[in-house]
Amino acid sequence: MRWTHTLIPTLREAPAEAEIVSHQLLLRAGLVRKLAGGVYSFLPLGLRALHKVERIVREEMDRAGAVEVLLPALQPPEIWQQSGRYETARHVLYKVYDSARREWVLSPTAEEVITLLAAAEIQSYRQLPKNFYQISVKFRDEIRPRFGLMRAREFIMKDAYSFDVSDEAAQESYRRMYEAYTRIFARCGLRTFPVEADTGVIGGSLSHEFMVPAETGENEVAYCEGCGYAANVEKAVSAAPAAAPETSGGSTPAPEKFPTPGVQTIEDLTRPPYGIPAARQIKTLVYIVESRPVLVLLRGDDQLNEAKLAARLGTTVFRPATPEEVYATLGAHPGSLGAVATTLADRAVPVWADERLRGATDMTTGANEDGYHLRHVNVARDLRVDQWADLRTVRAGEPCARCGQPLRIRRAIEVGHVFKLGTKYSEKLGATFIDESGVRRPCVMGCYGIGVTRTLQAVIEQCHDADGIIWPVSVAPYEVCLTPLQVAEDSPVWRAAQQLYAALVEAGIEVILDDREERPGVKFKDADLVGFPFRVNIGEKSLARGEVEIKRRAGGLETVPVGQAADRVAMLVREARAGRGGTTGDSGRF
RNA sequence: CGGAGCGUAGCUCAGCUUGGUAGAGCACCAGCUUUGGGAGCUGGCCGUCGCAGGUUCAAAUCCUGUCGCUCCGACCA
Repeated sequence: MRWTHTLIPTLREAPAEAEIVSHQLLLRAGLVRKLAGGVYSFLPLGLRALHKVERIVREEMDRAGAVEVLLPALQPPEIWQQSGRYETARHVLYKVYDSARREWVLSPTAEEVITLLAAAEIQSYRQLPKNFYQISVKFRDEIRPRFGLMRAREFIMKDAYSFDVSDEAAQESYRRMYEAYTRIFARCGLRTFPVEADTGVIGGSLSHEFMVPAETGENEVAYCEGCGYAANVEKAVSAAPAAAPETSGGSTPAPEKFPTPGVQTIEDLTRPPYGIPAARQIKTLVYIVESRPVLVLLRGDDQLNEAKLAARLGTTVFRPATPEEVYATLGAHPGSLGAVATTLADRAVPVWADERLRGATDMTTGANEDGYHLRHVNVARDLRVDQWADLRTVRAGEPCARCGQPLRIRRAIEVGHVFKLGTKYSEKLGATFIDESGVRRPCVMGCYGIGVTRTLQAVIEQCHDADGIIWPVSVAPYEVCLTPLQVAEDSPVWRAAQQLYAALVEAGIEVILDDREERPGVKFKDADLVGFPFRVNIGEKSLARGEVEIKRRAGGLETVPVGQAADRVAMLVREARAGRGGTTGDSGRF
């Protein structure tokens, strides 16, 4: 390809709209252009890199035994109602209307379609297992599109769905996908780490996310360097001490009401004249769960983890109560709330409490009377708790639940997610089969996603320097950039470049020839910005010595005789292709 | 959905406070010079100042509304 033939609109300066480096480089290198917030056009180079990622995904999915299909993006809302997700996923569903005013849903994912397909086409255990995948455009009405391709309204996802006869068989399908994902990201030149994950609105029993460590990531991962434990903080647990230590010595006196005028927060009570440490307070939250109030109790210095709460409640349809709703529920306003049995009286509100409160004594909590709190509260004796659960968010430094070493927390980008779904969808949508003994049973499912466009940007986020992108060979838009410093038809430099170009194309190398009439500095800067793994400089001076330069974007320069240049470059490219993709990934642990 | 900031040339931005009819750098076009890390000189092109309404003799500038973009938040009572 000649540079002037394609379109590579590089930018010297980063557009103001781009905050993070990978987003800036996507735009500066001329890979994508924004049409609207969270909606992007792929330009020729961006599309080539995207196709490379897709090809790796296809090869590994095929190798793992999945078969490719293509499912509709335009879906009838009825199937979403059938699965129950028309409601639970309503905030991400784009809805469109045809000329007959009929509603359609733009697919954010395809469990419904594929499960209905399996329901229609799979009848016998003899047809199982099956694993279907597709690579297609997905639509999500994101609350807040961000960071270019990272969180977009329209994006490309690889989604796969496995159907098995039993839980054990489904476990094997899950394992195969897990391994395929590990290979896919490694081949893309990414260092990724599988971490335990929450299953969210998708549902299911077991789940891992594949994370790329990055300060700009939207997820937090808790991990242990001692034993290798790693989990999304939405899911992570620790061995934090279960109860605050006793401060009053022996047995605690009965709860005592005391005035706390103006106190609104945990922090207010930690200050004089009260001086009550947050760890000795009980935080009382009121949530509206499917239109009914629920109390959630935590230690004052702990944070509620809504993902854990959702998992325990079995629904994502909940929100914090408004101050008016709080008053209607407890007869007091936020700041004076509590769950001491005597102050709840006959109020029929379920109380959930975090495990860390179990057995705590001499605690302070609101009295359900504005401007008053209770001290000397003994959790086991005084509180009315209906459900105990792990509801808190772990914090860095807490001991690992497995080995006791301190947990660390790092931000990361989620590029892949695997779920063991069980029979949630197959039961609702009728994906059943007849087993060996003639019994009809629901298929046991798994689903597996890779954000293909996000993966591409994650590669840039991880592989760049001050000059631009440093593409791993496996996903580079072109493997080699030929940079002749003269392009006059009759110049020896141009003739040598053309010969080298022809020889490399003949050798099956993906090469772009910078045939622009630009000064050397401009060509070098652009090639570095776009990030081609290899650049061959052909200049008058070195050519006069019969030599050209081969420069690696990742670092390294060698001079070779012009006659050997094609063979040498082809060899270097093949070596790089055979490697893991350009960066050396350490494996296994976060 | 709440909060904040920003919309002026393809890109980065100035001008707005104090109203007087639009600028710089880069990019682009032409010419000359230059030619190994984003060249120099000369000339040129490019704008309904996001949109709509209002105030005014006069609006990029002041007011109102609206749309868009970006960031923060949308657990911590």
